[in-house]
Amino acid sequence: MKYSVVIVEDHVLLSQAMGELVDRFSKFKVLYLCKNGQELLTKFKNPKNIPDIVLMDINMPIMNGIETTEILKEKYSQVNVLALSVEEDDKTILKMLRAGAKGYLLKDTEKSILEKALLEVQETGFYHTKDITNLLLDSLNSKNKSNIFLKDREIDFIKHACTEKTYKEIASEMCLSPKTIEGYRDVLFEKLNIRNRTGLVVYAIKNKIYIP
Amino acid sequence: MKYSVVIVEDHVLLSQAMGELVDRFSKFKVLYLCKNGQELLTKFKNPKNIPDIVLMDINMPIMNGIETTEILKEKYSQVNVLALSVEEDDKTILKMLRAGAKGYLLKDTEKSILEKALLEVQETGFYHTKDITNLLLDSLNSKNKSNIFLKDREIDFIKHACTEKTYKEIASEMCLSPKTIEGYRDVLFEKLNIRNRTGLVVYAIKNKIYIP
DNA sequence: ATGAAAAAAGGGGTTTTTCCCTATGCGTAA
DNA sequence: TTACGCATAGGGAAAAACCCCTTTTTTCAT
Repeated sequence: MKYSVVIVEDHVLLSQAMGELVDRFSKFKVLYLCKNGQELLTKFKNPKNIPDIVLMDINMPIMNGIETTEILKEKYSQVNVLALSVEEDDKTILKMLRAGAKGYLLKDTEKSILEKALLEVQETGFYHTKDITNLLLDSLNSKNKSNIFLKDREIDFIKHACTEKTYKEIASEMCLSPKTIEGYRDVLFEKLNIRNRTGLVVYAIKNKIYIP
Repeated sequence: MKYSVVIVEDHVLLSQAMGELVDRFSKFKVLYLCKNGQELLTKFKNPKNIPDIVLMDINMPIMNGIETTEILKEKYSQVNVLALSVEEDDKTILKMLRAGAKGYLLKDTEKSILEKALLEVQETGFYHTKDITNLLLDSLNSKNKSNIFLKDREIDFIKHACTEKTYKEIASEMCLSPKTIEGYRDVLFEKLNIRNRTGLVVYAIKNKIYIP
């Protein structure tokens, strides 16, 4: 008896290629391919379409891998999610693991490793490389730089600060006194260890608070 | 006789999966896989390693697809390059085509299309979908927004402007008078239709002049 | 070599940003 | 109740950014 696998991945060629790869593994068979999380959940309405393992990409339109994994954890917890990274940063990986992924394959994974990972996820409930384990330890252990908590109002302000508006204009759009805005700004400069608006803009874009 | 294909792609899993896919096409066989352009050029030193077609990713470390394709056009013009997009914008596609790629496969390509594309590239010298053709027409036809030509010195300045340095500091780093720097800035504000440094930073990042 | 164009630099003024310090109202935990 | 934290907001001043317009220097084609 083979374990069933569903691949959720918006890149069609990669998806089909992965499909053929997995289908050749002796212990696995591909049930079907999906282009995004929404498609997957629709499929799941028929219990016959619920596989043992979901091989999940993260960057997808409509419903991304993180959201989808969260829903699977809630509603279909018997399904094991194995995340597949194309080009992700540490924060995204951590989000994906927190969402309930049982393993995370980086872009330098060999196909033999993929087979091993699928097997381990199915039989032991998890698979993690040293890289990922180290990342997890780092994130737990240290009061990681990213212990920076930004309040909603601050994030709001940052988004405005990435436009060409003056602080006065931002104040009026946020229905606050210009002096309050200056307060937000000063607090952020302090928190983020920056000296001027340019630094703030770069920070915002780097951390995906503002997407240009 | 089968046509030989080499896959240049830093994502190992995708590379291997694509390899198996191509190997199953009746008229093609995979010679070997490469992780980047440098590896490919090293391989090419032995003439036996020169294939009919190179299936080329763009985003790669060490030597990316565009640079590599340019070199192939010069030194190994008999080799046909078929570009494979994972997540690219119009400008990158155009650069790749200008570099000499004979075709460009978008992320929504089916495997049957891949086979067709490989065949057409080999037998007619090019393969382009409607999407790409339209893109080409657009770029030729219109005095596209991106008729904005930035001089080297301006680009230099923009990179500095994305840091937290003051204009005075930038001037001293570029060995120019602060007043000259102000001149650059004013010209750019005019050219790019922006009003302040924030706009400049966002423009720079959006257009990959400055990568945060 | 010379005149036009482009690059570099300056003068001077307004607006915005940045910085530091203080003050008020409001909820809530000791 | 008191006291503390927190969001909001203000005053004042120096620095930087922005804007317009002129001058000098360099470059380059004819």
